[in-house]
Amino acid sequence: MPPAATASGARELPHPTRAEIRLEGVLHALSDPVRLRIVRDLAADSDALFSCSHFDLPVTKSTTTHHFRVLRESGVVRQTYRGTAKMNGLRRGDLDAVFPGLLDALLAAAARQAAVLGGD
Amino acid sequence: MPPAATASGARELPHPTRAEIRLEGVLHALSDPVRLRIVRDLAADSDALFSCSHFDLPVTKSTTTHHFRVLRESGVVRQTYRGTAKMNGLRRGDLDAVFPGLLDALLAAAARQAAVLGGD
DNA sequence: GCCGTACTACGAGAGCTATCGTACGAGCTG
DNA sequence: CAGCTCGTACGATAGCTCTCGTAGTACGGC
Repeated sequence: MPPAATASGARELPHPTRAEIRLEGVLHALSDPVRLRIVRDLAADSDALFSCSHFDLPVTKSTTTHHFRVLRESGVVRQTYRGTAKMNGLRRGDLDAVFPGLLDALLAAAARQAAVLGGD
Repeated sequence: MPPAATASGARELPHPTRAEIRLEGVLHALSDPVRLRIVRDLAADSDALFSCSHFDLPVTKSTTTHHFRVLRESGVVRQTYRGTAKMNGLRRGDLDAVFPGLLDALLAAAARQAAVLGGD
């Protein structure tokens, strides 16, 4: 019995503001291989939004939900409902504003490691 | 009764090679506030070596040992014995070689957050 | 040779995390 | 409306992590 979130037709999800984004939280979010891969996929098409099910992850749906929540609560991604699907977008603008250059450096590092390890 | 580590006069500690350094490990190491602070202090004087006891951390010696081990095993710092003291140095060259620009971006982000939050 | 200092090892507890399975709600599609 | 798909909530479990205290080891100085 949720009091007042069903009427709008678009359930709202809590996101941290720019000021609430913590470096430790971002690093922790990205220190998990599954989440790092999600972020890399999102960054490949930065303007696009992808549903959770678009990603082919080696975990179950429950675990996927968990990882997306960690990413959202750390301020890395923004999630919005679109019908039954939940669309995910990288918060590149916010991250660049709070930590200029960090996201690019992280993505470059991840790409470099993926290349060395033979990952995609 | 350690078989053969006492004779050299300088006990050796295991460190990951450049190729063994993993981005996830580095991010995980830096996602702890205590360790992030250690790295910031080390980076402030990048050429210098500091003993573990040089840092004024809000945890006990046991916990300090633990944190330095995490930093060493993730490849962020290099530890060498010098008498009874264990000297710690940032592995800036190795990190820059494996993930160019990452360390600077991380340090800049940490400095920015510390400034905003009023930390030193 | 003995003591103090610096760090480690071990044990231990509280809390978080990643993972899963099952059951459920929200919204299309027929 | 019925059913399907997408995602959530909850419970459970195993493993890790951060923290500590105590006991122990290595080294330098007296």
